[in-house]
Amino acid sequence: MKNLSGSSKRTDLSLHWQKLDKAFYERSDVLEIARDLIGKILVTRFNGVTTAGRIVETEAYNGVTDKASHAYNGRRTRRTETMYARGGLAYIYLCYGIHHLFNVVTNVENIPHAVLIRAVEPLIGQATMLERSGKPAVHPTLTKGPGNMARALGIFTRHTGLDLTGNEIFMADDGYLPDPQQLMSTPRIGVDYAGADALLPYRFILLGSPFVSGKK
DNA sequence: CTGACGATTCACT
DNA sequence: GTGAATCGTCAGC
Repeated sequence: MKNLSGSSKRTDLSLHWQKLDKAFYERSDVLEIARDLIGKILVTRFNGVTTAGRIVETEAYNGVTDKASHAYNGRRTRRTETMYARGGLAYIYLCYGIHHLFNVVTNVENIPHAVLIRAVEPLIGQATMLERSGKPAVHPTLTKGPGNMARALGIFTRHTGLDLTGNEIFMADDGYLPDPQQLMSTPRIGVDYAGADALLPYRFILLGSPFVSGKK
């Protein structure tokens, strides 16, 4: 599907994308879902204002056996309750008192798998993203890293539990396919407390994207 | 009720 | 490389 004829980028994109459905999120292999999400589009639409970006970095959290997961060992609290819902809901929590981290819940009810979306490349609504972030110009730090990304897209903890097949926050496929050579897995970021599980290759990135977090 | 701390980011040395 | 910011959550008393 060829498009991107100059300035009509926005229209072309919204005409051709297809919202990801429940079946996508309810699959049992969270690693596969995390990998498949690379190249998909994350969209927010609040009060008629749309912002969207192409996902370039994700991390899988593999349920009750994963020491890095909030649901490790079946841990079930008010905060993590959403992780135990059926796939396709947003799980958003506050990190370090400042950052709102956006995850998608996967698998069926009572299996608390999730994928953290860590970075996108801005596609739609850059001006809105700049307003929200208080930044003067588009720069990789606008949507690089989970805290920055959520801020630019206007995602807050109050959106936790939202159904991602709805119209406020959703993900979509516009036919873009990442170059398999650029799709890499690495250990996850910031989960040193997880011991051996911190070494698992559960992070997926689009190699070469300036929006992928971490050092160069 | 209390204290410790985090799936981070940024300013500063 | 180091440390501060900042607050909801959670375990423990």
